[in-house]
Amino acid sequence: MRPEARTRFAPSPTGLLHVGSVRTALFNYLFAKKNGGKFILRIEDTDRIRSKREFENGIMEDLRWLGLRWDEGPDAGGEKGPYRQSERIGIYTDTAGRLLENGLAYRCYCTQERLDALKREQLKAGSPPRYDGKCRTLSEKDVPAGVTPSIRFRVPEKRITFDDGVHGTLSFDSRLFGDFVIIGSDCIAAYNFAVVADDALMGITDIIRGDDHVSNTPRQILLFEAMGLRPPAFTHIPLVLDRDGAPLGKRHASASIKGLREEGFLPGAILNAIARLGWNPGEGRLGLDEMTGLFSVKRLSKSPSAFDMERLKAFNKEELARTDGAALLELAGLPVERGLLDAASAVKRNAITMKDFKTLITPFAGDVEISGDIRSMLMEPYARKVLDALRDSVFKAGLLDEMNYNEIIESVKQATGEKGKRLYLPVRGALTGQTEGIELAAILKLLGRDRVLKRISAFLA
RNA sequence: GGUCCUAUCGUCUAGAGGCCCAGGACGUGGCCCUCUCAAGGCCGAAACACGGGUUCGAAUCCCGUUAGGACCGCCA
Repeated sequence: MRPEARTRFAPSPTGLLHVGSVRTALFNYLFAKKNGGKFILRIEDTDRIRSKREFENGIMEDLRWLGLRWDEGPDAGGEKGPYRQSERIGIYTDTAGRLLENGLAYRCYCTQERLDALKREQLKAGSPPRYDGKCRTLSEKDVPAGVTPSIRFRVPEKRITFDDGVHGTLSFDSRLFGDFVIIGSDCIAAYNFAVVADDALMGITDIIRGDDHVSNTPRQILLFEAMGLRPPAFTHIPLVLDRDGAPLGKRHASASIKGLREEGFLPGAILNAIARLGWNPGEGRLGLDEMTGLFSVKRLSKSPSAFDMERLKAFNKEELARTDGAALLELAGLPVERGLLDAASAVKRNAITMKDFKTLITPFAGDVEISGDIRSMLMEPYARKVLDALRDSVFKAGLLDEMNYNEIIESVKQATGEKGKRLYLPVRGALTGQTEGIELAAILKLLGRDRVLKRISAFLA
């Protein structure tokens, strides 16, 4: 029987979570859920200088906000913890120690200077830069005193072939890379080593990660083999690019989840936009559970894709339209009241982001503030005439509803002789303080007779 | 420099040798509707990187070229 699927998302807390990493997280999450397995969050904070706890918290907050819940992680706990690499240093040392005992790794006393010089020469000679194995056969008596060694993995010469979930069979020659460091002279585990030790010990069965790790994979497979373990299944997904075709990095603030949230994008929309980068689950908005049902590595694309803001906007518009008024009011931090509920439902179709929604609902949520531009427009004689006529008309009308909106506007038209923008804009401006928004008939109705009269009067007084 | 990956409309993609003079979605242009912004309706422009093979037949398979990218660290 196939063991329970275990996938992991392993960000380093050195910046904000961006759409590229979220896609990786999403696919790992979907794969785990699809196969009834566990999704694990592991924090790769071995880089003490760049790693910050606030970034770690931010990443978890973003993940939770998006609805990507992990089964095991730094806060959630789990049997295979700890889930922060900084708390697993002993594990790496032990693992490396075992490799050392078996002769699968050795201590290297080479200085940084020698290594740098070696690399320079090799590059100059046009050969691939790699360690020459100087300390491979160092005998006890040749060990220099007072030097803290690094530990290098003794790379066996062989061809490494593995089956990648999206790329198919991939093959590498281990002679292309020299004996690489697994524990630095600062006693900190190197990336490739820590990852393998963790994936092995955490029982990760399937690794889904970016294409940029393809060339790390043969090294990692060698490490798994050295530990006497069967490597997990690897799936490398193409990188996400920005509009200019450059890989999406941490510098792109606009592509950070935090940034998108602040811009007023909803989790469902972001998830849908991201899911379609290299995956085609068909048209239409999908929930996480639906995505889970549809997910298949076989449907993943081989070529890189670009994150498209316009697409996100389209999804967000759809998301807003399908979210009910009460939920939107809550999101906007507004009281869920009857009057506002109707306004929320009326207004949401006109909004792309929550920012828009907040702007559009403002006229119904409290007193309007009239900006200078609109104020001066309202001071024009024609505008005052229109407002004056509107006040009379509304005053005479009973309740305001869509049936008598036409009559009211018609009578204002008659009384003033104005039409088009000169007729409608003063009305919209005085009632909402805005020059665009939902249709006027709805505005009159939602505002109600009293508020309409009050707002007009404020200008005529 | 070496190894490896990738290549269909502006973008995301459908396409597993004939169903494709390439389909959909977002965006975009025009028209209708209209007080505005949207929404909605209708119509349109828009792509198989290039060159060679293989085949009766190629977007699809093979090779090369070009272009982009990743990796080659005591960074992750």
